[in-house]
Amino acid sequence: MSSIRPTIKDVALASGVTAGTVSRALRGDPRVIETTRRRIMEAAERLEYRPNLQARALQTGHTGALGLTCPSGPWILMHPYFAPMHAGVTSAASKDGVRVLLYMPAGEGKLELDRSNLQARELLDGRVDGGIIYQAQTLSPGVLEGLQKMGVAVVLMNTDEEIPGFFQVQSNTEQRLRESLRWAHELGARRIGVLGLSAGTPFNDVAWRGLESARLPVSVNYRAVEADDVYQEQAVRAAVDSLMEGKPEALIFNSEIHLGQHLARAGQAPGGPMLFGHGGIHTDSSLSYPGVHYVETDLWAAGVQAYLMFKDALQRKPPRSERLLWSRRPETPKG
Amino acid sequence: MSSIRPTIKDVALASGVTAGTVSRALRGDPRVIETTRRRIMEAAERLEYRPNLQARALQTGHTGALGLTCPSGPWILMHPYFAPMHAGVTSAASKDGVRVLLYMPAGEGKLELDRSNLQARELLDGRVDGGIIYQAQTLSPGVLEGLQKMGVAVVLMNTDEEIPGFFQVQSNTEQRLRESLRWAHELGARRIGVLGLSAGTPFNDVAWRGLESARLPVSVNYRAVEADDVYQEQAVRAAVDSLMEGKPEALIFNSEIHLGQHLARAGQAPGGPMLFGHGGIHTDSSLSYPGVHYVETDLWAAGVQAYLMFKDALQRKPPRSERLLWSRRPETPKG
DNA sequence: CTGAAAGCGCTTACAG
DNA sequence: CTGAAAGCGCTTACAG
Repeated sequence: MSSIRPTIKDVALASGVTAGTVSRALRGDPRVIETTRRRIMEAAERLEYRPNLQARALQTGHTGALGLTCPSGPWILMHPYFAPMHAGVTSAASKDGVRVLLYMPAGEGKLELDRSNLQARELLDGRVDGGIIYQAQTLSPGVLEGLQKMGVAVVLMNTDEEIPGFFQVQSNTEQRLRESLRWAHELGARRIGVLGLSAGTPFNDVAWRGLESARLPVSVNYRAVEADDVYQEQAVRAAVDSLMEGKPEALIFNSEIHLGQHLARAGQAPGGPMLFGHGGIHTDSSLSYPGVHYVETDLWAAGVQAYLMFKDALQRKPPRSERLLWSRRPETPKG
Repeated sequence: MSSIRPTIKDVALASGVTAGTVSRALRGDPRVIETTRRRIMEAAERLEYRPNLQARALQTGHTGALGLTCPSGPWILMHPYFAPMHAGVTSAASKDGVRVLLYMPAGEGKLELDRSNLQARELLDGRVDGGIIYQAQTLSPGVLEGLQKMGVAVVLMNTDEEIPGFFQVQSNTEQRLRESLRWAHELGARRIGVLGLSAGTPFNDVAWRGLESARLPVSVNYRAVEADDVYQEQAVRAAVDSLMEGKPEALIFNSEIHLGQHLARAGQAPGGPMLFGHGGIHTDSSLSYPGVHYVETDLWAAGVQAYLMFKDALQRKPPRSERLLWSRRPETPKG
């Protein structure tokens, strides 16, 4: 299906030169003389010529694009924790003229490991120079090594455990949980409920490790809600109710998604527990609840960092791993 | 820079046939006989061959990708109103094996018209079969027509005003404002404050039209915050304060972004006004404030719809325009 | 300073 | 049923 779009040949014809010269002129090769250069530019403008970047990539071997892939579905695009990361990646990439291609599975909800692995291998489709992979801990190591071997630049995003040999932006799950517990303790809480929402990653193990490492004389009641249940209103409600039965003085939760109404109910009742959540700076303050103490992370910055690592990976610099940073944001008064 | 990745030639060599046959086998052409087909498949698997989709696209003329473009910056990717639309588009596209390429400007904040126009023209770079364009009302008509003329399928997303001759998913701004006012009136409010946050689009005009069309015996105090100020905490705070001075019985706002804390302050005080916001169904209930009445829109569904229109546009069906639907979601109790 | 030619990795009539 | 060839729209040594 030949389209109406002018090609480099059309421009060549219109300006009485050959395609090679047009190419050189367009790319700013100093060898083409000013007068022909101008002639070519005018023709290109008149014809509204735009170079076909696929064809160019086929020749040059780099596409100027990176893939963003996540095994667990397009919902991640609207997730208040992840969306700012994507925005950060995309913003940083745009500044270099690099485009972002989304490799999202068609599936709606839960993680399917086989599909995840296939998904990641799509980064080999030649449309991108590499990619940033979320939830890489769910992929088999062979797949990741395979990608590297095939020459795609890969950055692992938000992994809980370190995967040696790769660029990665590591999550601060462990730190955040420890910090939340410390903060609650500082404010006087001794009976503390923790609600952990896992999205198919080994979140709960890591979270628990964080809590233990605080080594504080408090009684902790941990309730996990597993990936498959996250989307079930019932399961979340039951977990919150069960925690509340212990009459906690503080309630720590790792995600306000799917939790909002329950937390509002639990926390805003007079004499209810203090609430500790894990916000993101760039999710904007309006997305946080008044009355919640946030241990927050600059997620946009994390995205920018991932992109910078991607550039390093392209240049085959030695891989490195950096952990996200958190900070405390005191509760906003309720009334 | 030749990479390590095997090409169709390598597979051909390894299975003792020619590239053409490999191509046919891989694409499932029934003319290749079962035994050679199997031989080819095995070789492909063994070499971990993946077809180069750019090269394929160069031949076939379609890329299996669509561009998502927005003139006003990557922040839209994390915006609770738009993010679910992107997710919907991406989800629907994924089911067809169609990938989404993000064309976001590098700019941080405000809309620059010239750049917007350039931005849209990037859909001509040959990497996509067409695109979905947000905030198309900020583009010059010539640009849109140019895209069409060049054979790219275009869908306009969330325009306030109809642009004839194009596929478009129209915003329901006008309806939402009218509905909010009616709802407030039904619940007994007679003194009503309205805060309009415009993101560089002619939002305020449309919103005002919606309010007027309700034709209700209420006194409306409208305060606009313009695009440039949206990111300024000060401007928003001042606007809210100014509205509150009128002692409104209801407060209508079109976006809770940048507003959260101010609204919490205004609305949750005892005897404060009723609050009416414009939520999105798939932004998840946790993103909404307790105590707010929402006139909500299924934004994910809007994204899916945009993708379906994109398919129609590809097939050159006659363009059509559909308006988003809203529904009422009663307030969630605060305590 | 510019042209002619080869090639990037595919697909697809056209022969045989 | 498969091979040989041309071509998609570019780029880039290599000549001249």
